Amino acid sequence: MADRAPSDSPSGTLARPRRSDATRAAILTAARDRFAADGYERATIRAIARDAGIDPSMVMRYYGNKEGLFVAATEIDLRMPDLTAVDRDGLGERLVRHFLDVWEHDERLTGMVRVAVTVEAGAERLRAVFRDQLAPVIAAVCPVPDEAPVRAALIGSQIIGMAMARYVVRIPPAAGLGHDEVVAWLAPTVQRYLMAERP
Amino acid sequence: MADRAPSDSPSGTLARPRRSDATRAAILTAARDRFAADGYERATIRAIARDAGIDPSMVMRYYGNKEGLFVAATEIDLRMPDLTAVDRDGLGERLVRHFLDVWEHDERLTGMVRVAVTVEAGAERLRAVFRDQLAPVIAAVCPVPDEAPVRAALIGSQIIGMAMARYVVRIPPAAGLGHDEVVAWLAPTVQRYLMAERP
DNA sequence: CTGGCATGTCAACAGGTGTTGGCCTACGAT
DNA sequence: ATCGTAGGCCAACACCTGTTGACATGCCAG
Repeated sequence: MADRAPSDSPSGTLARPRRSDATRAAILTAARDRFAADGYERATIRAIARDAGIDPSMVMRYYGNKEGLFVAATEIDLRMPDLTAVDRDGLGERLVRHFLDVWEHDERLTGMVRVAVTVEAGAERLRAVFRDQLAPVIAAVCPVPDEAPVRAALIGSQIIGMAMARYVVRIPPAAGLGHDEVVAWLAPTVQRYLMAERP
Repeated sequence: MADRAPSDSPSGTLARPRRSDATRAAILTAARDRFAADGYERATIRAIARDAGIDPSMVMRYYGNKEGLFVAATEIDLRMPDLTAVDRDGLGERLVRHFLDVWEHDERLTGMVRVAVTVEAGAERLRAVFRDQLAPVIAAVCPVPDEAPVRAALIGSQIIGMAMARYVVRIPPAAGLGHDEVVAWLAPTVQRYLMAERP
């Protein structure tokens, strides 16, 4: 029972900075790296603490338990662009290029996939990203907004599948493709999932 | 140093049946279930042994160590059909329907994906399936056989992505689709990855 | 200056892990 | 009938896990 009140944003809206913010940030950074690299089980609290240069018990103090740390460390922001300003025929390409870009600049995504497969809290995270970040953007440009969840799921399935092939499992032919090749192959798929009338 | 010689096929080519074949089979069955349900780390040898109704040390005796057990328990057979006998325009549908069927009748596939994401031996397994089972069948019907690995990787990315969405992460809109709907959406994609000329 | 509290360390707990070696049992070839 | 050996169980090892509580320290408000 120490400081349970301000457990949300590290440097949040109006909360004045705490003396421990640097430590909290170090923990989160280390946790992100470990979760992404090793998955949930193998990313031990001790290893994370060691990376952050502090004692394991600090992790417990600030994040309650391992799952709390995981939740705090893996807030995902897909940084979805505004698609309503994009040429209708270029949506597929725009989306694929965006995902390639995001994926290679934020190792959290690979970590999220790794964890989503293993532990329920991770799966829920991934479902939430689909529901709250991907689907709404799709709905904004989708001919029939009601179909947005299904279309988002289809698009997501192709994106996650390619991410698995390239970044997680590293299947050679997929990992070896250049950005433009991936875009050339996947863009028409995404475009169809987005715009084609329901088959 | 007990019986290291016949460590291969449980009831192999010409090896006479061993008295322990039933036990070995029980271990493998239990291991498959646990690996598929829990992933590599959470599937403990003790739990597998309990399911199989034997002592944990038997697992070690017969399969050396946990990774050996994993390798033995997760031999994947995609049961790929002969595509050369299929109508050229129906290849996409044939493939998607086949994968849906295989996936829902063999929980090992979900297990393999779960493990491939976590431990290197699992990833290698998945790569081998792509290389040895998927790519050759693709090569047999692909206009330019040299492109088979890339095309197989593309097809596999969409298949694995949909499997992730439906069976692993269980994203509601994807998991709720009927077989025919999945086929209707994915078949054109696979058909294009298979047949369309390189973009 | 001083007391309170956040920050941080240390050491330990209780439980679970993969793995090992010793021992008993009973089958099957001789 | 006998004896080697494969099959099986038991108990333990050494280690690692998440988690906890007691104790030191130093900042900052009063």
